[in-house]
Amino acid sequence: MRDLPWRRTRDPWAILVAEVMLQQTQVSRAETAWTSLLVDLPTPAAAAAAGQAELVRRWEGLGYNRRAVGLHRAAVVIVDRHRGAVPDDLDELLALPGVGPYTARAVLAFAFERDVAVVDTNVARIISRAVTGAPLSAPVLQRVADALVGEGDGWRHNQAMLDHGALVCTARGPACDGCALRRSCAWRRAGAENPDPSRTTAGTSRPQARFEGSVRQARGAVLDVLRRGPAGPPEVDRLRQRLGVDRVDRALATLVAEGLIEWSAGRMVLSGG
DNA sequence: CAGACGTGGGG
DNA sequence: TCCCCACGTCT
Repeated sequence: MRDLPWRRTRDPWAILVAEVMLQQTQVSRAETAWTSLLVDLPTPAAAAAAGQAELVRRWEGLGYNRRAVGLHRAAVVIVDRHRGAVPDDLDELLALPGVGPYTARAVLAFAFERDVAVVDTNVARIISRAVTGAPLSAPVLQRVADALVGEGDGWRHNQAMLDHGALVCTARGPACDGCALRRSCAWRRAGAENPDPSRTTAGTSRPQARFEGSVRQARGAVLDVLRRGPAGPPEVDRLRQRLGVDRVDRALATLVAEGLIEWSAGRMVLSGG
């Protein structure tokens, strides 16, 4: 099993932060930010009090900055409605902003050692290949995955599944030769020349629009500037020259709409600072 | 529900 | 240089 820092704790807040960071972000880029955030903001109360802008600043290098907004809002809800303690109930976790089926179950399994299946794209791939050999819908996938968790074994089982998907049963070029499931794998028994069932299974990643020239790129550039301080008209003009007026203005509009940034005394700033 | 949402690494 | 890849949640 990989030695990852968040695997050495059972602290629910530390695990919630790790799992939100790991949404759409590889392990290598999350480690430093996770360690540093928990040193300074070791509880939901500390994160709530620090303000949203502080969370967004700490999100540098992780991408999908809305997650920082969600995490701050989640911290506020945890303080206001759960006495500062991350809830250990599936529905309460799902009610937190930015927490979906994957993250909620990851907190249950890794912080509270509950026997639920954590289903991310890696696990979806393993199950559709090795267990059913056929594509699955999200609800069926979750049921099949839950049935594989042995009693009292949720923590270990889920960590093993995540590692196996990330390191062995990979999307392309799976390492079937050294795989522990090779004898029973449904896909392999059917003959690996058969279409890969994980390709059309719910929850596996899909291609996305080109990044170069996108609004997303401009959003990232805007936040890069604002993390370093407020941006007056000269800084905004510089961005417009570099990335195009239309694109920057759309980026600003969507960032304002999502509550990441705002105008304050004629300058753009991170919201909640 | 298809599309939006960032970043860094590798070929 | 560029293009492709990985990675969940929300609307």
